[in-house]
Amino acid sequence: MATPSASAASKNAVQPSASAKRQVRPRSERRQQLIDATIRCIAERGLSATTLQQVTREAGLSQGIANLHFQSKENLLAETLRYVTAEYNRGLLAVLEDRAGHTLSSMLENLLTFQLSRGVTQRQKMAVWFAFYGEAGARPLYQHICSSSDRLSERKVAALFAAVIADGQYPDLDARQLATGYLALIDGLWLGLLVTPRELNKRRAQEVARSFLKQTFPQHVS
Amino acid sequence: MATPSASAASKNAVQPSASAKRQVRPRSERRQQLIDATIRCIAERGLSATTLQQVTREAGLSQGIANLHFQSKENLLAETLRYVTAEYNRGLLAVLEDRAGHTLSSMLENLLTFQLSRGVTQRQKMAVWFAFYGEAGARPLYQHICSSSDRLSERKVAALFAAVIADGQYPDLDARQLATGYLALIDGLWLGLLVTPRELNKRRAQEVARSFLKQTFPQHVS
DNA sequence: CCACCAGGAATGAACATACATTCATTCATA
DNA sequence: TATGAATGAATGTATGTTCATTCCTGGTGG
Repeated sequence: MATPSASAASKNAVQPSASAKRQVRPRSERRQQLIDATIRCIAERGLSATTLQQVTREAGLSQGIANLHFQSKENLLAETLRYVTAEYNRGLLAVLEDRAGHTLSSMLENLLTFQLSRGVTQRQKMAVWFAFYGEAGARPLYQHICSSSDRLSERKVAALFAAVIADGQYPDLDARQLATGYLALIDGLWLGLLVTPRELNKRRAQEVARSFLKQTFPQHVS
Repeated sequence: MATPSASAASKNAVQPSASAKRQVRPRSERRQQLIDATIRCIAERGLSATTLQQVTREAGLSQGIANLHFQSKENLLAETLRYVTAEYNRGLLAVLEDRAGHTLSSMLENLLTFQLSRGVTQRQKMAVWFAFYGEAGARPLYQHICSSSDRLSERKVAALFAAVIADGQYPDLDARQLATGYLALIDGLWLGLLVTPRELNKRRAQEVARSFLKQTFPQHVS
């Protein structure tokens, strides 16, 4: 993926044996480093088993550094959710707002391809996403972050669908309702990829999502 | 809902002031009482904030009782997930296997109605469901319980869809793929009901799901 | 160009708290 | 009265947070 976190996450533990010299780095870099470590911890151990000790060890830093840069664990977790959410939204907007040289057909295809791309569907990201969704029912802050993101997606996808409906002169189609359904379908497929990877792989998920679009917009999806 | 837990969950805290006399009750009853309390705790505070102290207090019982009947907290949580899952599957099978006096049309309608019924979509149940789903990525046991349940649903729904496809002579429809898509859609709608209740209510979720079925099986869904 | 210094980033031991689990004791019931 | 379900105080461990200390770094004066 074209995200900074993906590359940063791949390798960051300090030198195995050497007694990693103390380094001074800019605040923003340290924050990102800790967020990346948090993502890895949540993916590997789950949200409820993620401790600051594990996060800081994973980042190759000292115990107290998380509180230094994020004040509290709660805040680090919220910022991690914000980061993952923002990263996804950035990708989604890039796909949906780049209308230059794209037909409505190809935009639908790009949307689907992005949402089931390697970067978005990697276990790490999905695990974090759903870990927070699972707690969102009881945590107003998580709920707020997640629902803001959902609203944005829905608005943007509905706008694309509205354009497709106008272009194809489909009768009786409600763009907002279709967007709700399509995005729910994608959420459900992500959940399936995470929880039942044996039963559902990325290719099959794409087929399922494409069938939905094809059935809905037969003139625009092959 | 016709579930024992629903009624048991509604009222169970011991008398507010009186020093609730010690009572001896059968093992199965105590276990259910603790599972119900666990469900309420998870819904109210989230999985990661649920402690045995809160569960036992919610149940109106003493500290050590959870370990007495479930050996460990981990086991209590797993049994709670199993219970919620089994309860849902029981309801689903009741709908899908009662073919007497039902047309395929009405069975599709019953399926949809059940999946978005009050009992299934009450916040308590959905919160528990997704709390465990969120952790499932990192916990093999949770993953196993969830995926077993998913497989069962998918098999049963695919069987119904296959019958509908045969009956309607729909061309080129793949029952298994449609079942995957429909169930993913339902999962996504549940998630929406839980996380963005402001944006998505039960009625709208039903409309969305019905549109999917109508589009897929136009002869069988009005 | 170098030596030195002040600021603050980073550390990690120490602390208080919260938690799951244990078990000696109590007491309802058969 | 004997049994074992239920209790709740006690225990040890794990965890988030604090903060005195360390030492890297960029700027200043010689």
